[in-house]
Amino acid sequence: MTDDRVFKALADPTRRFLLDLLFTRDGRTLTELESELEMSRFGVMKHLRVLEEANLVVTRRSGREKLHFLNPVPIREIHDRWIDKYTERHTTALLELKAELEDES
Amino acid sequence: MTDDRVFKALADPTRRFLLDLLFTRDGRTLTELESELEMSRFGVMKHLRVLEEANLVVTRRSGREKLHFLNPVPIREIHDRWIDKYTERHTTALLELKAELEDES
DNA sequence: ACGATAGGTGACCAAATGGTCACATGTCAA
DNA sequence: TTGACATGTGACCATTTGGTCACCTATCGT
Repeated sequence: MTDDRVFKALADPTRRFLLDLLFTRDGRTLTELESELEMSRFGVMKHLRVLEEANLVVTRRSGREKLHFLNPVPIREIHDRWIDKYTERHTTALLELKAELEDES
Repeated sequence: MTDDRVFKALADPTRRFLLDLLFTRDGRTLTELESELEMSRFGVMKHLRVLEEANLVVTRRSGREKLHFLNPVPIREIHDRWIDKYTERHTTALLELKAELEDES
C-alpha cells in the first residue's frame, strides 16, 4: 500500500506543523523551517524526508539549498476515500453547523 | 490538540480497513467486523476503541450488541486544513489526470 | 434459571517511532 | 583557495504502539 506512507506521515504533530508552515508559504529551505521549531536540524530533516517520501512535500534543489513545496494531491485522495459524492453536501452542512456553535461559545 | 487522535487513528492500516468496511455498510457489530479480519477479537476491539475516541466511528448499543457507524466529519476537516478553496479545482484536475493515466497503463 | 453469546479490562511483550549526536559532502563568497 | 554555510548519513536510545492472553460482566434464548 502506497497510501500507508501518507497516513504515517500525517500521524506526527511536528510534520503536520511543517505542512501548515508550507501551506502559508511554499519554497522554504530546511534551515528556514528549522528556525520555526524547537528541535534539532536533524529531527526536522528526518520529518521532511518522511513527508517527501509520502509525496506530501516535493522539493527542488537550488545550489546548496533545497526548497520545499506542499503537494495537496494526497490529501484530496484521503477525502475521496471515505466521503462519497452523495453525502458530501450533508457533511459540509454538519461542519458549518459545528463552526457556528463554536463561534457562539 | 484534538486532531491528533484523528491522525493517529488513521495511521494504522487495520483501522483504515475497518473504516473501509463501515464505508460500504454501517451499523456492524464487533464480532461481525472481527470475522473480516485475521486478528483476535481483542485486537479489533482495541482498534475500534481508537477510532471511536477519534470520533471517526460512532456507536450505539442495542441489547448486548454494539453497533458501529462511520463518521465522515473529521475526514472532511483534514481536507479543509490544507486544501484552500482557490486551488481545489486544480487539485481535482490533477487527480482526474492521474486516474486517466493509470487506466491506460 | 442457566448455558451460550457479545462485549470489556489490565497486564504483558515485540516492533516501530521520534529524537539526538558525531561525522561527512557539496557549494558559496571573498 | 579556504572558511563558512546548507544539507546528508548512520548509529544509537527512550518511548509509543500493535497485538495477544487470562479473566470478567452483561444479555439473550430456552
